[in-house]
Amino acid sequence: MPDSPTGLRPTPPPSRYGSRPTMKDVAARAGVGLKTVSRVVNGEPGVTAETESRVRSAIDALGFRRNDSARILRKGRTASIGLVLEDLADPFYSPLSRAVEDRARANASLLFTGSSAEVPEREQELVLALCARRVDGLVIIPAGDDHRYLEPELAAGVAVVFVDRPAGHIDADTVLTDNAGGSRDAVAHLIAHGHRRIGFIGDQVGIHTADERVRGYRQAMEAAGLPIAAGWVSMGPTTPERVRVEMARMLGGSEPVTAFFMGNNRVTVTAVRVLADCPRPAALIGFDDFELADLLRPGVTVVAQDPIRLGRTAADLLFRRLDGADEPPRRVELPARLITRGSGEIAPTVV
Amino acid sequence: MPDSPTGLRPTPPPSRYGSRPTMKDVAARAGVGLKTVSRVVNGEPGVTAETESRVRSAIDALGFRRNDSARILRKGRTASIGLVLEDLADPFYSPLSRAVEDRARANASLLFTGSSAEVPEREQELVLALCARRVDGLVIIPAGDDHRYLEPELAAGVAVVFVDRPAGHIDADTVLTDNAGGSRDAVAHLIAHGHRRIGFIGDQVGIHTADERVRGYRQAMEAAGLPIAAGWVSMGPTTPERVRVEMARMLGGSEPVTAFFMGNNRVTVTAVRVLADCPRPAALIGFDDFELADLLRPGVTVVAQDPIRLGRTAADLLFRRLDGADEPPRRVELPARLITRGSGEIAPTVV
DNA sequence: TTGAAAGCGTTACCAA
DNA sequence: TTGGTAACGCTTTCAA
Repeated sequence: MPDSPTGLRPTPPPSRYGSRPTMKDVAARAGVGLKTVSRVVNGEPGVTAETESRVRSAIDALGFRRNDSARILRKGRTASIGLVLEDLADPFYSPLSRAVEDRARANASLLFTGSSAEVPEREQELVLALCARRVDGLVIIPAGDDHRYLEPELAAGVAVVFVDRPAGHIDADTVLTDNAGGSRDAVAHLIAHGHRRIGFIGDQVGIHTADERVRGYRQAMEAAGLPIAAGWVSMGPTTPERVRVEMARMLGGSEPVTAFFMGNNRVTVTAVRVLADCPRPAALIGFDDFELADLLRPGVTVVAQDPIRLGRTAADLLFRRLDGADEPPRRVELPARLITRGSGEIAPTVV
Repeated sequence: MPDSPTGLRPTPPPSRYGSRPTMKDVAARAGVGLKTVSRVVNGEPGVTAETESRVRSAIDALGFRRNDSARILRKGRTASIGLVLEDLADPFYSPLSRAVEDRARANASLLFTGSSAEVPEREQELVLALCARRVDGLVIIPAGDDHRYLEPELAAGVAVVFVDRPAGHIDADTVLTDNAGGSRDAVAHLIAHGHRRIGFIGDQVGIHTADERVRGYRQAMEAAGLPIAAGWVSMGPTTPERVRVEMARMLGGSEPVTAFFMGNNRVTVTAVRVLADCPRPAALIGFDDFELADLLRPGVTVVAQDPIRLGRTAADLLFRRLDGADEPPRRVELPARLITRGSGEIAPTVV
């Protein structure tokens, strides 16, 4: 087409969004009724083979794809679920995501994922956006500690499962790791290897997993009748800098620790670096397994969670609800497992 | 409520899916028109403060949430994009996913994710399911090599960007790493350190990245005027068993290799294990960085891709198209970077 | 400032 | 075996 008559906008920008063909278009082209097309598209019975093939040709010729927004609007169920976690890129959560995804797939559902970055407002924003999309269910690794905003969704029948940390002020299915138990096992293991002065470095107070892990540490020390000196427990941001400072402090002084129990794998990795440069060997156990822990020298003993099982269990609970299970909310606690590799079996150095 | 009069089903199972309130319900409760509710919900101007507060009270009382399926059906755009990759849990892809997610967020879009497990049929199934959901765009790490099935979507204006591997039989934006270049650099680095007999173990022939990486290996050897013996290149499944066998073979015989260049990080990790038990030290460089590579002794020299940048670039191309950019498809190639850590700087052992 | 009515593309229901 | 017609819950358009 030549220049426009007005001479103003030479050519109107070509409409990028070529409108898609609808069932109506297919019906017109195939010379059948709209409902017949719907039947073919959805594999419903009651269509002659001949009619069906006419419809299929029209579908292919036009490149028709059913518009699921309209379908969802009509049917109610969206066949999609949402997963909100702290960080998609965190190696601990990615197997969990994958497990949830596998279950979603098995249940013919699509999966929305989103990272809250530990910011409660972002969690809520994401969750509500997913609710507006009318996801059938939600798997949430909570960043916030008040989930009352979900009450309308629960009332409307949206299935919600919390993972890794409990929900706040709301009664819903929850899948947790036995953090305290795992920590008890780890610390008891160090004690069994002769350690009496054991340091703990964990995440910020207030984070559920962090709190539970110190709790397990204290329980194990107490059960063994061991005192805990003031400086042996350190909670705070898990930056390498802080961890280095705290380790140096605990390794110095008149009552140096001979072993460390670390509250998460970020801290553990920093600890490995510190101990590599440390003249006096100290034992080390970390909470959470990490890749290549067995390749290091010594191998790093850890208390491992099972992120795949965590995700699978959560998704199973979710789909059980979606299948109509009408039981009170459950709280499932999965065990953590001690994996010995060497670093946790180092005997205390006599001072 | 007491037993039902019939005595049959004591209480009908409570309808799990309490129908949600709609704008109509809110309007009725607030005593205003439907459109006024819509205005308030969407922050449109032209509503008295007093009317607005009446509407807001009704919204809160009813727990109303806008139904985005209906909204999408009317508006056309879904404000969501899809990401289809090989495996959500693969540590290489999770930072890429996160980068795409960040960009989606910045563009007020939600993200669907799905794993193809390298199965072309599954890729197509996932992609088409996402298209039925009318995602605005797709980021695809292809499993298959024929993407003509996407023609109707491209025609309809769906933005599609391929990452990590090229699309098949279709012209679309693509973001790749310079695999051949990175491999050339790695092998040249080994040659510069005195190696003449260098083995390569890579993934299956036919996988684009695998092919490109052997190509780079051959180019570097050729550029240095070095012959490549028949047994020095091995392509196939990257199972630990095969890698062990092939390494043993290359390290034995009359012309043993003195260095290895590994085609991906799975192979590299196996190689680290093998070399740890190997009396004669061999140099090692791996394609793809991996966590803790610097903590091993020696640290593992690698050619690193930048998965975050890969994801970010792809998402940026995507949203640029969605913002109306009307340019021919681009092919962006990002550099790979050699990171020296020790294992690649070991001198050849004289035989 | 407000609201009534039409329509988005599908499925449900019923009639032919 | 087929195909109207009325929803689904919202946004758009236009009139009050």
